[in-house]
Amino acid sequence: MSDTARHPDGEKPRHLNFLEQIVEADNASGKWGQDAQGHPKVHTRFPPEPNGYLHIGHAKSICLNSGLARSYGGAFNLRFDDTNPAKEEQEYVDAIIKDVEWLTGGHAGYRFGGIFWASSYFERMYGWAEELIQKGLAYVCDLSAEEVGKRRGSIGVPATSPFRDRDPAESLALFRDMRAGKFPNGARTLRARIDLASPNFTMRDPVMYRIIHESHHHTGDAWCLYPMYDWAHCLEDSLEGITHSICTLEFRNNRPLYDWFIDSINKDRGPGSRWGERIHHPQQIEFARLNLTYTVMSKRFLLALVKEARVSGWDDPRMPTICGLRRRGYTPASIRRFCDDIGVTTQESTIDVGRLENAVRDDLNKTAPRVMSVLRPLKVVIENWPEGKIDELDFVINPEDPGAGTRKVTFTREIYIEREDFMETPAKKFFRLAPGQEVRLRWAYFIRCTGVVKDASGEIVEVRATYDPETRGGDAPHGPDGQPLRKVKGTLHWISAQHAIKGEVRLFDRLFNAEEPGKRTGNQLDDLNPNSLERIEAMLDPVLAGAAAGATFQFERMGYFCVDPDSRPGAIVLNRTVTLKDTWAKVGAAGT
RNA sequence: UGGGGAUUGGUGUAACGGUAGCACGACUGACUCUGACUCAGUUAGUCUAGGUUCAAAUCCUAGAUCCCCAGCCA
Repeated sequence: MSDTARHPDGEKPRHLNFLEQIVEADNASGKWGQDAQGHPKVHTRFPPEPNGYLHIGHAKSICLNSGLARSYGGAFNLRFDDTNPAKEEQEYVDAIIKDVEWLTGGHAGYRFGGIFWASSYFERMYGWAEELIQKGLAYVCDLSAEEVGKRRGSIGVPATSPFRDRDPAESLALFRDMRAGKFPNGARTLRARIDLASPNFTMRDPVMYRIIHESHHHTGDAWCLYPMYDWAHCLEDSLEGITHSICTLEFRNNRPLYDWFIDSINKDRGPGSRWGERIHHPQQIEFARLNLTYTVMSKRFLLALVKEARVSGWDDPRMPTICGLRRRGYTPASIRRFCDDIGVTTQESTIDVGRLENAVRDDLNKTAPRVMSVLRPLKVVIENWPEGKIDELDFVINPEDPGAGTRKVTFTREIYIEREDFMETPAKKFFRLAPGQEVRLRWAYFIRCTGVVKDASGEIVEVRATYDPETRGGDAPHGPDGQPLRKVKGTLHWISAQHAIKGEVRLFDRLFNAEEPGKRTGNQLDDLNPNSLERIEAMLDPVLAGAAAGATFQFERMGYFCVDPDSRPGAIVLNRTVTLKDTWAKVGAAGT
């Protein structure tokens, strides 16, 4: 028997996680029967409520559920759990569809069951509710929300309702009146008749239906009676033939209720029963939701950030939303890989956000074309380079991908280098440019610094240097033995001053300063990083001029950047997805 | 105070009574026309206390810590 599985995107074998173990055991025992092709049935779903945008935590669930379908030849449904018209909007529906399709790669690799709505099952659910009333397992309760709260009981003290022994016929009539719109919001509820004394509060006669006179984004004004999560969810799963209903840990206490509802419908059902055949009973399984350091994942908090304009929108590249990550330059494959790497268990944990960043670095390193752009320019004048002379040099587009080939870059007398690549009095181990020191300009020439020009305030405004014509292409001259005659430690990126184009670059830092936002003061806003966005004007490689929104590049030595949709002809905007790893930054920080 | 869960290196995750392994990070070093990538090495762990057993992360007992539950939210 196999004890490994494949990464969704490829190669490395890996241990089975607890969900995969369950699926394999079920497949071995034939628990769920077979699909049309004769394979053991595996059917999962992702059931968001359309009351907000999807974030990286949802990505874990999407990858998990679609990944299981992919691994075991099963199917995967996207289903909107739209049971509360007061909170849900079409805008969210549209955004969620887009994000799920983007993340899963257009449903590649598994059978996409389709897009479903809980609200399209309302009639079926209603019928089952009447059945439960007639079986004596549900009753209409006239208590107000406030009264129910008061009568909920407490630990060791049972709840009470004067209506739980109401005659089923009366309940049924009342329930039909509720549906007919004869009562205002909150006047009555339908409650399951389970156990008012249960130590598990979710079993203390939970509400199944409440009255909400409000238009629904999907069903319009067809209903004023809306099902609660517990009643609705198990039925949605059942109707769709879901086998493994995977949800987060906080629903553990709800599992007995999930099972109770299905079992109650199945009570007295079977061949020849007046109620009909038994309905499908999926298995709910809980897993630990994703937590990330320096990140807040709650929908209402993210909504507040948007509403209070602390970010530019749901897709602000600093947001942990899927659309934010997309705009930031994250690829679907990198997010999938991340979700696969962190695993899935029933123990709560917090993942270092650095792992997400590593995932996108890994992916982009293999695919992103390289470009030389200078974020914070410092002019260098090559004193022995003739005025007006132009040289065209070969530039390797992606060393990780030989197939990407080369292109030309233009070298002239005046170039820009990164300000941080020059030190007048170099620190220890600083092997970039400094007076008297020689460096390589990538793919171009060796240059040696001959001096600096300062303005009245003493600020360095220009660096003077000479180049060595023998080093054209960036190679040191070789001796007769084939060995380079000299070596330079530093290689700098650069751009011809005359050819560079100016553009806006947006540099992002973490949205929060604290590893666990809100831990200190109880208010997550207190840990909001006021400097999470920096906009600068940079000197960019001219090839960027024609780049489309969403295109991703590596700025050599500086990081990965992605063209923002705010770009206009002649006014390009780039987002820094993530920096490259920077050992020197660490050395420098340690040295100060 | 009732019920339901969870505790393995810094972090995350394997082990399913039989050698505590892997990944990430950190640290060394090699390589390098990106201080990137890549490669090699080092680092460090079973919540505690008892018990069962030839043998315990795993089984038993007691305790500790953390999380969830008293919405007409999901």
